[in-house]
Amino acid sequence: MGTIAEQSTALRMSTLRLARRLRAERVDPSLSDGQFAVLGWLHKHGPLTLTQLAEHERVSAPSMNRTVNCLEESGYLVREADEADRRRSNIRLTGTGRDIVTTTLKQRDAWLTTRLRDLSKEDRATLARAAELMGDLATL
Amino acid sequence: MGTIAEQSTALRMSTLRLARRLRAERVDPSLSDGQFAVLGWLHKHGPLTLTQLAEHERVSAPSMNRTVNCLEESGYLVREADEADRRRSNIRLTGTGRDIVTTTLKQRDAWLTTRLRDLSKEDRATLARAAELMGDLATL
DNA sequence: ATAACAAATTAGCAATGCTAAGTAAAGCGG
DNA sequence: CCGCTTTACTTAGCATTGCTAATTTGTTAT
Repeated sequence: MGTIAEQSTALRMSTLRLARRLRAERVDPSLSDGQFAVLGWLHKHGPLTLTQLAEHERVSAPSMNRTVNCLEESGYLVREADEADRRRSNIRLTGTGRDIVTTTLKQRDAWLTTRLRDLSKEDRATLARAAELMGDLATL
Repeated sequence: MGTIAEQSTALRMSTLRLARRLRAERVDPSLSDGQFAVLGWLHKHGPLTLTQLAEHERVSAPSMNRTVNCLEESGYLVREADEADRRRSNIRLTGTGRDIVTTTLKQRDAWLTTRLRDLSKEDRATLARAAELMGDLATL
């Protein structure tokens, strides 16, 4: 099974490769991964400021600004001036934005789902447990 | 344990999150992720052609060409004309290239290694097996 | 009132993915 | 042997997405 260091390297490389594969497999070609992540987060947590979004996605404010601009032009979200602090704007999903999130979520993992179906029950269980462990690792 | 679709979503999110985390945790600033992956693969599998490298890393030939150019300029690898087929060149690590792989491998996953050390033997085994499965998924 | 700070934005750079098109070599049917 | 197709690699140029630096505008503290 190898040393812990070897396991690390193997896990790291597999994770990065699979991540690339998943990114390549996205359904809606008009919406990048980062863009969809923003819509999904807004859908789950309601209106947020630019800085809050940037912090959660671990990108710089200018990067997030560009992403939000793009999504605003596409009509998926709007900026609303914050009454309490007029430097800020609260970014909120439009109806169209909510729609795209709910419909995309269903199709999003179609590719991966068909792969998992081809695996044995045991292998699926391994991956399911690994997903939990990896989630924990990422939060640390 | 959930449906297969739920497992897909969970695995997908964990993979992408962990990938982001791993990328953020990179030690060596002089060598990008993609560049190091190429060196590591060559170290493990010996000389390969450009097309073979591109296929394994799932990038286009021109992308891999640029990466290889960069690594060649840095002196980490060389192109050797293939005697049997002179369209090809066999790409092989130099001594410096081998050195950077072996020394970097130790530090590269330091973050992940310390996390894995905190896990139980069973959880580590799960992740090790998952790494194999994920590698296979990515190649499909 | 004014200095310091904070949020959002704009401008511009770097890395890294791609496709399209070009070159050189190999393989093949006549 | 000749010309056509395919293959391997390369070059050129574009799109995306990350960044830092600097600007604008608004808030807060002295």
